[in-house]
Amino acid sequence: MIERPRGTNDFIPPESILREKIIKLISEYLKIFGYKLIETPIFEKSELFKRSVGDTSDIVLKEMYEFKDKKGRDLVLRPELTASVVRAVIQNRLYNNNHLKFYYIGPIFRYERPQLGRFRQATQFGIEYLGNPSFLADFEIIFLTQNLYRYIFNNFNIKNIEFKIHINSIGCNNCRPNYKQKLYEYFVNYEKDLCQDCQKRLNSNVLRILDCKNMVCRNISLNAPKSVDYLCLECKNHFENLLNLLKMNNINFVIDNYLVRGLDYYNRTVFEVKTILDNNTIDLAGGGRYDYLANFIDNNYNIAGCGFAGGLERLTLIINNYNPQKSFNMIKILFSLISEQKGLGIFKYLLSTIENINTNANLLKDNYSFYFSIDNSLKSALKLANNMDLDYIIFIGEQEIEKNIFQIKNLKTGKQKEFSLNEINLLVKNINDFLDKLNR
RNA sequence: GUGGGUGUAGCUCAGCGGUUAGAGCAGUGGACUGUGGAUCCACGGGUCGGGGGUUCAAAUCCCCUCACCCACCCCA
Repeated sequence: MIERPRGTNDFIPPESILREKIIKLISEYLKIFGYKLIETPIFEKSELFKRSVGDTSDIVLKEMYEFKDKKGRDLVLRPELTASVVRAVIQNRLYNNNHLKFYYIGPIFRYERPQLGRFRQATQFGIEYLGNPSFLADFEIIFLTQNLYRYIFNNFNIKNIEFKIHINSIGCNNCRPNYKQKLYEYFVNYEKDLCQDCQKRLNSNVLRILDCKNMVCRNISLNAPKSVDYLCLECKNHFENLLNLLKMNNINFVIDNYLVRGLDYYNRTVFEVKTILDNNTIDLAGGGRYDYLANFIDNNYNIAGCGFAGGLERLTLIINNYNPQKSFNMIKILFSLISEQKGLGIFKYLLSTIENINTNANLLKDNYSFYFSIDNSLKSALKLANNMDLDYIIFIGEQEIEKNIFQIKNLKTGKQKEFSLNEINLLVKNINDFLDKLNR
């Protein structure tokens, strides 16, 4: 048996149907706020992520699927999408517009050990708002993050789910060096107590020590200098204005001084959306501002930006947990011919019905699904219908043809009603009326 | 990358050195030739994840490997 590679998934019904539905909800919601779909390649040049995500980040250091193509180009399966979007904006010369809004949904790849809600191929969705340096853009992103999740949860009748937005500001090129220096001076005193990873981070990426989950490092971090205390005036105003806007809109957030994010391109605002599942904290989404990202990719450009990215698999995990619905409310109807003779005459009813379904497809979609069978006995047709968990069976057999009728039976209630075969051409078009008459 | 757990029928699992590897559910056929879900009977179905080793004898013990689950790390 050849199995799928580690950390990948086959999405089969009903999971695939749930995903399809979520994707539809995401795109329809984001379009209302002016975000438009952007699609970028699944593989990019390695350099893109080394420059943007940062070559001291775990993602670039040990999680990228890197390969050379036949001409020896260094390529990588994308580990995230923000860098690609900014690259596309530069390459397609879209940067004169100050309100570039994009959303995306697609696979990302990270070489990690699989875990609950974590895979090597994952699906990430998110939005990017480019060209607007104002705190208003940060607000819009956080507002949309929260409300997109609300919109989706509401659609699945999930109420009262606890999700928390953690937020922090990590400053800009003016104030962050000073803050990093202060952090270094603080942590260097505890160098021997820090975990091995953090001892390396002390020189490579001191901010990330704050993010360490090791209890010793955490305790040391408790008294570490906080970035919000070292912000320059511009960053401070930006952050305070943002927080005020959030408060005025009743968006619940907690200021998290240890939130720094693992990707190097962030500045000022960083945030994460967390929820609780079985006493475990799950990160649903993360994002922030990345005004330097364009410059990392091409130093001729400075394009402000901010956005968020969420994981589709983690979202379905939550939805399945709170609302484990198996069916998606499609009314399933079996059209069955009951005949041992199988003379050609009987097929004309089946064929005209199929043709009618085809011409009324627009009317029927999202509400009905049709199945067809030819059975020797009504008993076996019913057995089939029962096994397939269908809602209705419409059947025509010798007896029906003799009496010039067809039968509709509600398999959930057992109710059955006969209709004139002369009406069979109206069956599909007026399916609602027929079912109403039966169920009345 | 580190640590723990698990791989036996389509599914859930039992068996943990000793006949020809089992159960429940699912499947197929029949009782039952036009009104389903029940019951009864019968039947089919397995490289015991893969490879190697120990042994008279391995699903069972040991080693390697692959995969899955969970946690750490990190992140979506």
